[in-house]
Amino acid sequence: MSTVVDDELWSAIGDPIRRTMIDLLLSDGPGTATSLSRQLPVTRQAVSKHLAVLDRVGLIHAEPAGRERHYQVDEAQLARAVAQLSAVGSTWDARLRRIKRIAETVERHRTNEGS
Amino acid sequence: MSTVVDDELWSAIGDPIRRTMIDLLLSDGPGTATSLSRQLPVTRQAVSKHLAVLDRVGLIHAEPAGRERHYQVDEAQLARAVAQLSAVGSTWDARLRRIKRIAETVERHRTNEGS
DNA sequence: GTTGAGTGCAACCAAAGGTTGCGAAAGGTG
DNA sequence: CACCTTTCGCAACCTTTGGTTGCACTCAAC
Repeated sequence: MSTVVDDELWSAIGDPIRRTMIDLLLSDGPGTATSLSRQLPVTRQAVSKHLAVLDRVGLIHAEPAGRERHYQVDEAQLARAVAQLSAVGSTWDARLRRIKRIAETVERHRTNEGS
Repeated sequence: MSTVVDDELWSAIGDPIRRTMIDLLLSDGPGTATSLSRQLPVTRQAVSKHLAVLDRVGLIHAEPAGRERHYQVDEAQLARAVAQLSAVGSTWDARLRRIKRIAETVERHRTNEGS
């Protein structure tokens, strides 16, 4: 059975620019498209598109303030995303461990019978 | 400071089809482009391209067998990828926790002084 | 009012994921 | 051997996505 994950959430945090944006919003607090673009290697418009994607999947939400739009991380949603990350990680981890154990078992059998 | 991760590894496992492919290779053992495409909603050629991507970043490696090419997961590399996943997850988790703690502290102050 | 910073929208470009079509190599069978 | 089937790789093409430039709009401040 394949791992059950929300593909939209995954693809949202799969992009390196978007991951950095989340990092920035977490470490520096709420920011705007312009303020984020100053710390990123892409234009404001590109940042704006990424913000739209993150907003659409609910990882961040905007708060209009005068002529600016302040974006900030939705903690509950990010927590959900982190949970999915670690879920996939631990699934693979468990399978790797199982494969290793089987390999060792086979090795043991081979050694015993090969004498 | 932004989280330090190998962007190539991330984008490799960021694709839902590629994640499923890794799942299949882990659960069913080595497979070919054709055998994988039978269990996936895309054509053999698409699977072949994904296999090339995963091969390029080292998550899997091919073993020619007659007219077939058997692909299997490189356990060490996948373990590295899993480590990076959990690293990002725990970084965000820690920041969420810190934000929550600060929020609670502020709340405590507000309540005390607001009496 | 005029000026300037911040935004949104539209057009355009390049890369990535996906498809179809075809030709080549390896295995099975008459 | 000849034939047929399976698997594969390559090339052409389409669509989506990330990125850019250019322009018009809004709101705050002078």
